[in-house]
Amino acid sequence: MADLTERQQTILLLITRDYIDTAQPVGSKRLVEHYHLDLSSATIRNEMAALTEMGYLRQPHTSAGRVPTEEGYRFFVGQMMHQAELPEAIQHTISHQFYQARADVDQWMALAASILAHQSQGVSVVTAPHAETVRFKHVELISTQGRQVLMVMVLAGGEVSQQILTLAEPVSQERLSQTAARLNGLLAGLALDAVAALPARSDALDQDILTLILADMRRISESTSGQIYTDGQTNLLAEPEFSESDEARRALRLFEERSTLRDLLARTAANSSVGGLQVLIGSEGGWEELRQCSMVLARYGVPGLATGTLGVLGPMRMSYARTIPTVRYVADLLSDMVNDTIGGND
Amino acid sequence: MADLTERQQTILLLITRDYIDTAQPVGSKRLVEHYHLDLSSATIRNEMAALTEMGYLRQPHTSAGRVPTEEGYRFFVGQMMHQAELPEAIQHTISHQFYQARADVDQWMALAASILAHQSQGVSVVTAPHAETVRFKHVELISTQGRQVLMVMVLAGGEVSQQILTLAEPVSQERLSQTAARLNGLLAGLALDAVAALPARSDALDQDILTLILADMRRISESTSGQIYTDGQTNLLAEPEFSESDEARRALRLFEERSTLRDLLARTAANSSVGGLQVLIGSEGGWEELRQCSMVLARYGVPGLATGTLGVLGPMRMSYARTIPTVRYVADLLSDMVNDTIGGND
DNA sequence: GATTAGCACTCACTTTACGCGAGTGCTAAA
DNA sequence: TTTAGCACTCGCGTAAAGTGAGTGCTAATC
Repeated sequence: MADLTERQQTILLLITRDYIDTAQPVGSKRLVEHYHLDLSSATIRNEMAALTEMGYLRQPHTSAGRVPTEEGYRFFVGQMMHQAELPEAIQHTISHQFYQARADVDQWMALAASILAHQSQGVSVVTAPHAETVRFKHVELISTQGRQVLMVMVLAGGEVSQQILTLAEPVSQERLSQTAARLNGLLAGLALDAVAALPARSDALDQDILTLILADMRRISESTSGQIYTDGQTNLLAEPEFSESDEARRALRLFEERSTLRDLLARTAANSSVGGLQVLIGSEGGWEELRQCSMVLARYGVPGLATGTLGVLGPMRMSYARTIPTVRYVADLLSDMVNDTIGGND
Repeated sequence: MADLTERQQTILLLITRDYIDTAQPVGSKRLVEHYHLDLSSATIRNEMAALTEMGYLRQPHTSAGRVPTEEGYRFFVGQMMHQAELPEAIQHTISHQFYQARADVDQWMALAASILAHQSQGVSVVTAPHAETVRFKHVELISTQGRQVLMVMVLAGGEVSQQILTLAEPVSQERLSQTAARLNGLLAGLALDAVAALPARSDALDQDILTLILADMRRISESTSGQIYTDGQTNLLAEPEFSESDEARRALRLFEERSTLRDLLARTAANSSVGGLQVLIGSEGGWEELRQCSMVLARYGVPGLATGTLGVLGPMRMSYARTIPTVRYVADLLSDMVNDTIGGND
């Protein structure tokens, strides 16, 4: 991968930008005319041949223009990463929407997914914040019918888990409330292993509930992420390179199957930190189904307390110039919201 | 729509079944050979001409076999409605899966959606149970950081709402708990309008929270359904009639936009009752985007307390024989679960 | 040495033509 | 009422020919 001359860089960037806009292979003539370069098409052709030789461009077929290779996109994204900033007007629109939904925690992720999908015209994915180390905060026991009890448990970091418990025998709401109060006092702020290390309770009901709480905390702890939200799946179908063939269908299938999606996010986001941004182009992610796609991913949240992943999947020729700053901006916003509301110690 | 002779009915049903299986227009010859009818193809042709005349069949073009019209499908479904029963083996598989997930309330709907999508090879949709009249059950206030409070409200029917409240000034967890306890005593079992009719509280914090509770109850009351879950979107793309053209994309877009989907479900499910089953074929639903599709919908839950909608969207030639009993079975199962866990009076 | 005009060449895409065959509707005989 | 026979229709697949955008190379020019 030899160094590129100034002119080669310009040409590569122009071709990439043009191809992203038009989805058509870019020819030498078009390049000269549209961007009024002070060169002839023949010169451009020579440079394009060089860029092709170096692996930044390729020809779909002999008599066609050039298209960026993965390497070409990578160069393009590398250039863009630093400069790209979201227009202020859009920033305002987005933050306004979040402001409106600030009260409804469950809406945050869906809203983020919606915004990302619309702005990027790709498929968005957002995971709810999830704590690396689960820490108990609060439990509530609500009698419903007979021996059935609805348990609502809140964890530090804001995760809420609802469970239906079936007790051995009916218990009054009053006793349930007392048990909940005792457990809240006992468990407040404890991490999973601290809860596990507690001695058995003398009260049978307390012990039963404690066991269930422990099991539930363990379940949550073992999951790699919070609930997953996606949006904009149909956007991918609108892209010309996917309209035919079932390439898009296979990619979407990956996103639909939550367990694989979770796996994908866990694997790729593991080595990125909050604030950082990761762009996976084509085969870079290692998923066969996504070799025609790119992903822009970011982690958000409060490290050590609760973090999540969000990002966009699009065709390899997605509008990085629009997607990258949007992902970054939304990640920052969500981080702030997580921090403001559940981030504090208490 | 004249009456059909026995023989015409048989032919119509066979053609419909064959077309559902093969996605190919059915010719007279094929019909005779595959189903060893004791008739010649010429006779069949005459009958097919009659059925076409009556509007049950149509020809995609002159030299092609016959395909059912909407009316044809409607007749087919009418015949099937009564007899169709889900094979016991499948019943067991499904109920087993639900049994495994019985504790996790938030998993029910996702599981139902997954099962429906897999069984029917269509796009499934499930709404969380939603009460027609919201009734207060329980509230919990959890201090998080500074003036931020996480409010978890449980409604009769099991709906849980999380909200972030921002108070005018910081309040201790202790005071929050006391307020919650007072409000729980005061509001237990009250419907929205009863809560609205309450006199103002003397305690300022109590009053503030009460106002917020009221607003939240109103918000929930005004929404036409609980959260919506879907699955199997890619199934639609696999269908041959959708592989080309963006017909499928437009239909999926409808499902992706939650507000329109909510609208669609509210409109179509309004006039059906729990236990009943509704099959909307083609343009019957009144949605232009779905004129090539059919929907099988059912309501589930406990009437008067909490109900939801579930169903499947598929191509018009979807496997009704498989979808209808599955939808019915899953609806019944969910109804049972809702009834068992949150259905009781308390 | 870099740039450019000129030109032959390649090859996907479109259009046109045409044969094939499945399927039909009609008629006349059984 | 059913059926054999037959002419007819028309979508579909294949082949052939034409079109044109775009290239790479060579030789002239700056």
